[in-house]
Amino acid sequence: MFIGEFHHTLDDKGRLAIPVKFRIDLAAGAVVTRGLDRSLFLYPKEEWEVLASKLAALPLGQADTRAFARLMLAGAMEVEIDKSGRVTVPEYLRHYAGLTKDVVVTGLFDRLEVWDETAWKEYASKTERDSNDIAERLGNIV
Amino acid sequence: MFIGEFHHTLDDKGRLAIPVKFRIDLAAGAVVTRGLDRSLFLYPKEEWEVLASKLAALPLGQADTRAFARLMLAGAMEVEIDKSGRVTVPEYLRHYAGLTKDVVVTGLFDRLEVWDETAWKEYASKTERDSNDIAERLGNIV
DNA sequence: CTTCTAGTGGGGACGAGTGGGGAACAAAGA
DNA sequence: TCTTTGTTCCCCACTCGTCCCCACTAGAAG
Repeated sequence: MFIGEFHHTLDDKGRLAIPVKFRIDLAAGAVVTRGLDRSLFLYPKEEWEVLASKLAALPLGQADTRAFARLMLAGAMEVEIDKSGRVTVPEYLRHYAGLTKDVVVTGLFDRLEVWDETAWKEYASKTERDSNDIAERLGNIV
Repeated sequence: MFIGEFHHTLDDKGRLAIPVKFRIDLAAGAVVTRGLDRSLFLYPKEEWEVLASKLAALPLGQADTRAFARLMLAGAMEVEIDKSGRVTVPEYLRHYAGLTKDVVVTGLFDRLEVWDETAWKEYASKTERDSNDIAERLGNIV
């Protein structure tokens, strides 16, 4: 299970260090792709394959699900973890997520997300303000 | 079962002593995460796993529940109790809860909460004033 | 008064994160 | 065909943070 928030930096070769505790789970291969809210999703290869087939199975009829599937499938790129625990993030994905230097890597159960640091801070503080309301609505679930 | 209120201090390495009576229940592993009202939640590992899978099961489609799940999952960090009964609270969580030196650890049945001392005092006195009203609203539950 | 333990503080070793140099390989031009 | 340029990958080196261990103090208990 991936959890936690890690503040790392991209070097000018576009390399990003993966937090140590996640490396074993990603050693067998990983896939980065465009995610929601201008973040990148990073899945272990197996998880990705499950997700990809689900996406492929989505009905062609609806424009929005089709767009969503396109976004994720077309954006996907397989990456490998190098000897010092880093992956190279393709330029077009860095551009999509607005990544420059300071990024945040977050663990979200079955995937990692990569955010530009300032974007993450904004998103987090905005969500904090709303969290009580959301928690109330979720009261019966959580 | 966790109950009680304990006043401890964070040292400048971010370490926090866990009250003795709680240590056995947390020895198998514990998880700290962002809580509500600018506090931190600290769960025994098993409790956490139940909660985490509930959060992970929330639909990706809705922006607000997605944000809430993100905040709690990404905020979470597994901690271990060291030889002298302390856990290290990650910097970003200390920042979130506004923890500096004096903190309050409270037991809330299935979890602990960690508060900045002044924030706790404010919250407690406010809640005391409102307690009659709250009690009336809870009348049918308790 | 003595002893033990909970809470606090700090020093030192190791490893994670980061940056950069250089080899290998591919593409482009002469 | 040979050379040059540029990109990618691999490896090494430095630094800062984290973890582990030990020491001290105050208060409780016998």
